[in-house]
Amino acid sequence: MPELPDVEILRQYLESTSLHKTIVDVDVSEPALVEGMSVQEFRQPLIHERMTDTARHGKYLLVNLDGRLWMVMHFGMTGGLCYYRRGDPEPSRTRIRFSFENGYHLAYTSLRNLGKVLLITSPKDFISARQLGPDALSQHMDYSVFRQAMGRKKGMIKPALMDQSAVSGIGNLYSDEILFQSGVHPAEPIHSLGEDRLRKVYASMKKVLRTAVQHRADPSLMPAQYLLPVRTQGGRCPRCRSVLQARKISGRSAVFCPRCQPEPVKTSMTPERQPRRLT
DNA sequence: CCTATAGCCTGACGGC
DNA sequence: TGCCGTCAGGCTATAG
Repeated sequence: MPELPDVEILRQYLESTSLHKTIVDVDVSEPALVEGMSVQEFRQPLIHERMTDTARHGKYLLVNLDGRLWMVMHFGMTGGLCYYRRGDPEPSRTRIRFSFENGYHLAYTSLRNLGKVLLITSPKDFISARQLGPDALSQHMDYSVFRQAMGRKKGMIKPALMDQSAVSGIGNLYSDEILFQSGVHPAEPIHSLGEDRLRKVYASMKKVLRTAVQHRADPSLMPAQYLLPVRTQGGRCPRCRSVLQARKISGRSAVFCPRCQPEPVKTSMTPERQPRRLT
């Protein structure tokens, strides 16, 4: 679930449920989720504080606590949030529970425990220490920044889009959707794309991510002509009805339309004939 | 330097 | 039904 659009929805959710309420308790039932500090060191600074603001960078949700303290949440493959009233049944797979003075809880849930939570004092320092590239939807990520980020990479376009140090926020599902909307095969080498198709990928990236956020990152609400709702075994291309193809590309399952996203032709070019590197 | 692979963790699913 | 392998939308450490 949690790629950029999903995390943005989680951010909005936390923002609309949990701000400005004093935290009276923090219960961690899965200590491995807390990064770089003990459970006590994580809990203690949060108690009696209030969440006052939120931000997001790529797949990271940042929560400001009154002063200079920030809590970072990462959701791994299976994380989520659930705000619920005390006494109501606890959401399944609740790993961390924030209790507010108003009698409500915010649960950080995770099936596979692949996420992380931690405390930091500077989002800026955190982002640079983690070597995260600009957020895919940020103003700063304009075409020239995108082209530069992609130009520095070698290999195929799909893993490049998913490289958080190049562009932050795109995962397996949305990389497939972006490439489908671009008509570009996921295994296409970046340096054979050329300017116009790279521009197309960039435009699709912005469009797909914005559209996904507008539709609450819910595949079933996505517009027709989107891959996400039919991205299953035996699914058919929403555009040409071809049977979708699945293949492992650099370790991840890629799904694409063999007709709308034609396989790049492998040519054995001499170095001099290769397209000039994008810079 | 780069890219590709294995591993982390838990659960769901399909085949035998 | 039960067991096993495979796979799953994350990242990281290590090997090549």
